Amino acid sequence: MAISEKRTITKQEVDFPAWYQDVVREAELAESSEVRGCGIVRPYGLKIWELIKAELSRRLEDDGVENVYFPVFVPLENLEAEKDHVEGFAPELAVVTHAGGEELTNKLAIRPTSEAAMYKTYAKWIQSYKDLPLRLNQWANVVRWEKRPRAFLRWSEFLWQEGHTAFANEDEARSEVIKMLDIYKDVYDFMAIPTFTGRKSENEKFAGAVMTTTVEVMAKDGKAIQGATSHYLGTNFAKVFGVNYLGADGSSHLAHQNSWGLSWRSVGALVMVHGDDNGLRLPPNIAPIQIVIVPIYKDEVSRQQVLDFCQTIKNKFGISYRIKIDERDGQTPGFKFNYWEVRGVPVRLEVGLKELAENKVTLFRRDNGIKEVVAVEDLDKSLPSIMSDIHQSLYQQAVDFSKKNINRIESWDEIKEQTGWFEASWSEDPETEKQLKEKYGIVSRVLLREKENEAPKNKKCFISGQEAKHDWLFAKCY
RNA sequence: CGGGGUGUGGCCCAGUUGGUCUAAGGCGUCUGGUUUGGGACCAGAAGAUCGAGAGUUCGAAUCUCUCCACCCCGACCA
Repeated sequence: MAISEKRTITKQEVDFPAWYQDVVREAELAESSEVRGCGIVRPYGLKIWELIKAELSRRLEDDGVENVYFPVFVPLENLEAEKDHVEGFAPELAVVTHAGGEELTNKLAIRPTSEAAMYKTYAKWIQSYKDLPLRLNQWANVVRWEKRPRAFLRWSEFLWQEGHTAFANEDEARSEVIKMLDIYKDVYDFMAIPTFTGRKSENEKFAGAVMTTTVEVMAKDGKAIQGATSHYLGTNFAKVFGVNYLGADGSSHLAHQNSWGLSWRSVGALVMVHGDDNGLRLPPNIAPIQIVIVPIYKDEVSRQQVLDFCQTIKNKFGISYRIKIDERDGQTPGFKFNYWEVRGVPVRLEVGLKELAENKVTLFRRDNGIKEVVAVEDLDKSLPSIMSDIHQSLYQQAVDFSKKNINRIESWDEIKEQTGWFEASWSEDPETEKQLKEKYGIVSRVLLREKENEAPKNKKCFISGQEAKHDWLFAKCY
């Protein structure tokens, strides 16, 4: 039977969003729930998130950030305190109007983000300059009733971490914004995902922020995914919630605040960056199973011999790697090969009587589909280099793809020919960005950090012809 | 919120000019057997208030009305 007849995953080139949904389902990452826009994340999908989380957690802890937890409910009036903030989030708020069998006089919003939930308390905690900096993080669920949900990338409820920090002055705050941006970049590197980091435009920045920085990722259909953000809030929230402190000079000052977050959207980005027509491809760092062993046998005697051999291998390497032996009876090897390929397991060891006799294994790499026979005693040495090679090759493929899909353009007329991202010299006038969005559904994604202090290649804005300020990246986005 | 679409066993879906529908088929599940190096095969079995309610009719998955839900494409966002 032809393989295509067995295919349950739409090809990427046929319909990318359908491909994405198919992979999310077939790899058992997640499925939709009874509640509109809310997903059920299955163990395999959640484990990937937990591995990303573990890496980020470690980085935050190393940097001296402490974890905290605030309630999921926020008094609605708190949210309404900051004008830009409420305007940004009001349309997507879920509000609790009844509880305990009664209508609530003071309505409670389910947090869409926690600035408004936390900063009143920060005001209490911060009295003196000696209380600064205050650097806290929470791992939490938040709810944003988005119009257009999409698995992992934009569910109504999602898991994330949100850091909320307060500093004595602008310089300290701003330097942390960049530090967090770098940590996010590193976490994406950990997932073998290349990123584009820098600043957001006025239109695209966080509601209530002075400046938003972003980690942008390119999906395999040429759209952009906002992978994480780090905001300088200035004193906007401090003014409203009274986050001020008594300085060494004896007078009161407003604290300068930041917030920064990364969500399980990163799991969606992972799928869209590395996945292929056969399903998921996971870099070893965040693969729930790094090595799957598929035993191949004929009868009860060989079954036991082969399984014993598999167990020996697992015992030997299970300390260094997350290994699973697929012991299921009744499934053919071919079925199991496909099963684990869809799930993106980076390395598969095929072990049968042939291998047993020679003390070897057949090693298959998910990233390139190549099989080779390796002696068991060589695995010690070769596995680490194979794993890092898989990581490298996935990263490089993504880098090559990104490069190929960013064009330089000079004029409005060239926009219609663009399928991926493009770079252009821009005036940064919000009105021109609105035109671009209306006409083409394209927005500015990021002003790369290295372009911040560079003169634009073209002196004139590609939209308005006004004076251009910088070279920005533009794209359609998820 | 605009546009489009769909609701039929766990999943995919046929049927929708009313009557052989006592609802077909495939996948999956279970039992037994044969198999097992790229998605195995045979035999048998279980499993459905046809999204909900009301109506028309001798008779409704099928027609009418009302409601509900979800999905997809757009504008918004981690």
